[in-house]
Amino acid sequence: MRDRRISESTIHRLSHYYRALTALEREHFDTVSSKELANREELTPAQVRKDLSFFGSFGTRGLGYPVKELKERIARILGIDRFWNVALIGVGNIGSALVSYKEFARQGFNIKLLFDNDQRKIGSNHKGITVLGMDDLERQLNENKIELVILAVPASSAQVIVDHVVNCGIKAILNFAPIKLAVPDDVFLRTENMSMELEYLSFSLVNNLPRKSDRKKT
Amino acid sequence: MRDRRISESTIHRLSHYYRALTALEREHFDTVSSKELANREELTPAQVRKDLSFFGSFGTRGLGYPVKELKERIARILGIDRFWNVALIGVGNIGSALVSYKEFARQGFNIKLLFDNDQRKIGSNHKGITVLGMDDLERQLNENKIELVILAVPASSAQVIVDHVVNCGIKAILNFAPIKLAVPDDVFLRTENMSMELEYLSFSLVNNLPRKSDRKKT
DNA sequence: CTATTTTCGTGAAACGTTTCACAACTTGTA
DNA sequence: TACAAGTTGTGAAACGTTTCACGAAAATAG
Ligand SMILES: NC(=O)c1ccc[n+]([C@@H]2O[C@H](COP(=O)([O-])OP(=O)(O)OC[C@H]3O[C@@H](n4cnc5c(N)ncnc54)[C@H](O)[C@@H]3O)[C@@H](O)[C@H]2O)c1
Ligand SMILES: NC(=O)c1ccc[n+]([C@@H]2O[C@H](COP(=O)([O-])OP(=O)(O)OC[C@H]3O[C@@H](n4cnc5c(N)ncnc54)[C@H](O)[C@@H]3O)[C@@H](O)[C@H]2O)c1
Repeated sequence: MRDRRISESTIHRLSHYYRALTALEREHFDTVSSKELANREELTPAQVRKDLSFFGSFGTRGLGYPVKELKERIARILGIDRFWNVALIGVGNIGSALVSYKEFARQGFNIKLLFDNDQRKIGSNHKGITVLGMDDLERQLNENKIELVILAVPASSAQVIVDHVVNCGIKAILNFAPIKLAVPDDVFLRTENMSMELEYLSFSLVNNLPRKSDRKKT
Repeated sequence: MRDRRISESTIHRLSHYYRALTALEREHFDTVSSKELANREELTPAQVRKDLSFFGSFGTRGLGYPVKELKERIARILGIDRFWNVALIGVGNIGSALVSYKEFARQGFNIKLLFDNDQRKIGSNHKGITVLGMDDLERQLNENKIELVILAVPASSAQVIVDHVVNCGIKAILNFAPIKLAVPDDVFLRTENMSMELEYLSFSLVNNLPRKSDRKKT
């Protein structure tokens, strides 16, 4: 690990490599070349090698990368070689969908607590988890060692709740409200904005934006 | 409109400007400077000006940009100055959440048709829309002039369905299955991958990745 | 009317990311 | 052992995006 400051795109590609390696492992490959890995996720071999080289030297010249080992290394780099305790705030449409999504747990993201401020929802059960009220937030987050919070509340309440959550010491938040949220510099915030993706598609359609269709040489 | 080839980041920022301009309009601002617009979405004034300059010259020196007019211009650029007929395939956890989300309709994305292959779901009603079976797909997409399809089916079925949808002439797809999908070059595909965002947060936590905290000079 | 202030629009510079290209090393073959 | 084929790791080049810096234009004050 020579350099600090890894780009966002590199991290996202690590997720892609991880996914491809999971498939390769299932298919009983022992090793994989940067070329094969690249093809599976529509990237270039050079990019694969450059990305991985930021974190060390995992491959063997003439042979490629060891699938199992590289997968484990990437899991460690991404921090998904362990469990994360997650709380979800806002058990509405999208919140309920997220709780029911088993893939998160399989990836190590364990939704352990649910919160809402709607009296009709507090006390109700979702996938075996009881919805808690907001007044219990700080104690529950601490007692359950929650490290990551998913926010699925209306945009109008999002900032107030983020402030509260940050105050409880949470350092990572995944937000679904389509609004700019302010957080201190030591808190990591990602916002998932689906409307923006629809708008991107809309733009593409009306502008007939040409895709980079240059197939890489095989 | 001098140049072709607008970057993905610029388009995404247009969505941000649009959101900020909507707020500014509500707050009765007539004009807005690139500085104010930048502050509202955590960007820089130079970026705002450069982005907008790709599409024309909308501002007045010494004064700023006319809020209402700029908002309309951006809507037109993004193609959200009109309605889009949307079909959603896969009325499961996330699919149901998306149908119930009123904001999409407000943005001009009208979910008009729902499809599923589960007999128990076909014929059922979601927000006033009857779930259709997959055999009806092509005729229904054509008759209802659907231009955009949202895919919320399991990853294992996603490619088959995409092929089917593409065959029906659809040119824009928003996919929620965490898998690489192949589409022809003239079809626009965006994939929403929430696990990747969680993994990004996980990476940030374990690496304590420093945020670019450099507040722009006021 | 002139000076001062504000802010846009944009070429050029700075910076960041991707791609290229090749030395270095491994494997396999004879 | 020698050689051919395959593939990594990485500086350097190419390319793309963001930031800077300033001329031009409009507004405002005196
Ligand atoms: N539904 C979707 O498909 C979708 C898509 C994209 C974005 N979003 C965004 O996700 C967020 C949630 O959307 P939704 O459709 O699930 O809305 P929803 O109204 O169904 O759910 C919101 C939930 O948050 C709870 N809540 C409200 N204020 C709260 C507070 N102060 N403290 C705790 N809980 C509170 C409500 O009781 C409700 O259960 C919104 O910001 C929305 O814009 C939703
Ligand atoms: N639920 C979430 O929060 C969440 C989060 C991220 C990603 N995703 C992804 O979204 C997709 C849907 O997830 P979900 O949780 O809603 O799953 P789900 O099983 O609840 O829903 C999938 C729906 O698709 C339908 N379906 C299956 N095969 C089909 C086919 N061949 N043709 C038509 N319909 C078919 C099923 O009947 C079901 O109604 C998955 O790819 C999942 O990985 C879901």
